[in-house]
Parts: sequence; structure tokens; C-alpha cells
Amino acid sequence: MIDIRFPTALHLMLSLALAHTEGVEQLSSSELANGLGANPSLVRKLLVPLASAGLVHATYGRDGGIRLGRSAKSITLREIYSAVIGEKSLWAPRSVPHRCLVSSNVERYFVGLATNADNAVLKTLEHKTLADSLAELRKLDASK
Amino acid sequence: MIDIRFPTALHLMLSLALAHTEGVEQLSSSELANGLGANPSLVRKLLVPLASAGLVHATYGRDGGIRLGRSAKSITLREIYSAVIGEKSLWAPRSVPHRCLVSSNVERYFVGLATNADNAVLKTLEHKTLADSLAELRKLDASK
DNA sequence: TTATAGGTGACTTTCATTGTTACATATATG
DNA sequence: CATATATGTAACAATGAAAGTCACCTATAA
Repeated sequence: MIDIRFPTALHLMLSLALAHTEGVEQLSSSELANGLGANPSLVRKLLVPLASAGLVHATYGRDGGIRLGRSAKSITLREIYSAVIGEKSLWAPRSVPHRCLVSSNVERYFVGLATNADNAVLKTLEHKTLADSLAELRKLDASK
Repeated sequence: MIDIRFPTALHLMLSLALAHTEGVEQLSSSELANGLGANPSLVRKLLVPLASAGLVHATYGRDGGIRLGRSAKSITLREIYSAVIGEKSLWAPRSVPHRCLVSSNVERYFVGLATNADNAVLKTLEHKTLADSLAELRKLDASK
């Protein structure tokens, strides 16, 4: 199935950032799930790697909830992507029987290509912060 | 299931390029499939978009087979990628109910991010030719 | 004590892609 | 023309990573 963890995580983080600008310090997993049209349990599972990376902070118990771990200005989209996707490459090599010059070396060669592609993508996310993204959403909203 | 059309197509093209340097002008889908550890029919299906893009040329009938459509020096990895993957983006947006500033605009915003990422990846493939890749394989083979 | 948060494990469902089989179509050759 | 053998293609089953669900555990404020 197609992987939509990154757009989902980005949406979550943007919801938290927006709430923050409106004076709401935290949201529950149910509220976040509602915004996504998803299940609270699914949201909580996606929050695990974001919490490990320090991008969000969750508090237990009654009156608990989820808040941003740092300011929206200091969180980049690259951090969100890396937290959620981990080391998984954009492309996986095909495993082939080693029989000739091509088949014996193409796998290693391809992994190198994939690493280049991964790095290029990370670079496109590196200088965009969560605050930048929220500002972009406001522009989009106004322009329509 | 994970998408390995690009590494598979690259392998095919490299096999054709290698054969060419050895004086073999064409290979059958069975020979190509054998190098990949795959089914000839699967190979033929993958060849369809490569043939449409003019990157390979297939001839029917007895003594038929597949050959490179142009010289290995003139074929870039970007062309192979685009032929096989088409317009499919690296990332798909999550479809969400439109209810607030974030949910109403994040989808469009995300598609923009994905387009940037796609272009960055294409750029990493743009200046590598099939001949370059074959030379890299020879280096890898020699260095081990 | 109770209400209500998040955390987690064990599932089932989804669906694009892989892989297979069978057969139609085209062509070189004797 | 018959035959051998190549590609083209349609229909189908298998695969597997992620989505999604449910039940239950743990933690905490009031």
C-alpha cells in the first residue's frame, strides 16, 4: 500500500502549530484524528517516532494531550520526514542472481544512486520550517 | 508492494548496453529475464514504456529480439526513470475532510512539496548516461 | 475512586505491483 | 506455405508494506 506517513505527520504537526498560534497549547489524539478523518489509535502510533525525535511531547492521563516539542520556527520538514520515514530509501534495489558484470554489480551501484536521490529529497525539505509551511497555507487560503 | 520497476529497467538497459559493447546487437526477452531471475513476460511488459520512449526497439518473429534504440552514450538515467515511472510522484497526499485552515489547504501545499522532491530526484539522474553507468559497474567490479 | 488521557499488541483490510499462464500476432527460413 | 520462434497482451493469482481497527494496559488530574 502507498505510504502516506509523511503527509499525515505533516498534517498533524501543522494542526499543532496552528492551535499554538491560537493559544491552544495541546490537542488530544482524538482531536488530531478528527482533523485527519482517521482513528485516534492510528494517530498515536504515528506520534511515537515524532515523540522519540523530540518534535512532539505527549502527556498522560486526564487533561493530557499532545503539544509541539519545540517552536514551529525551529522544526524543519526534513526532521519530520526523517523521524517518520527513518532510513528507508526512496528506491529499493532488485535482488538478482550474480552471473555477469551487470548482475554482479548493479545492486551496489543502484544503492548508491538511491542514496543520492534520498539526499536530494532531504535537501528540498531542509530549509522549510513548520512555521514557513503554516504561512504558506495562509497564502494558499487567501489566494483562493 | 514495493516498486522496483526502475532498478529492473536499469538492469535491462545495462544488459543491452553490455551486450552491445561485446558485439551482440540484440537479446531476447528470455535472455534478459534470465539475467534478472524473472519471467520473460514480465520483461516484455516492462519493455513497453521503454519502447514507446524510443529507448529500446523490439523486432517481431523468429530471430527477433530487443536492442537499444539509441547509443548508450545518449541515453540518460532520467529518461529511463521517466519512461518507466511516468508522472507518478514520489509522494501521494493524504485525502482529508476540509474543515479548517490546515485541512483545506494542506493537500495542495503537499503536492507542491512532492513536485519539488520529484524534480530534485530527476536532476540527480539527468547527467548520468547508460554508458557512464556501465563504466561505473566496471569500476565496482575491478575494485572488489 | 473515577474519568479520561496516551501506549501498545494483535489482528484484518487494502491495493499497487509482481509474477504467471495462455494465447494472439508477426516474421525469418526451408 | 508450413513451421519455428520471437514479441504483444489480456486475465488472473500472489505478495507484502502500510492502513486501519479493536481491545486492553498504563498514567494522571480532580
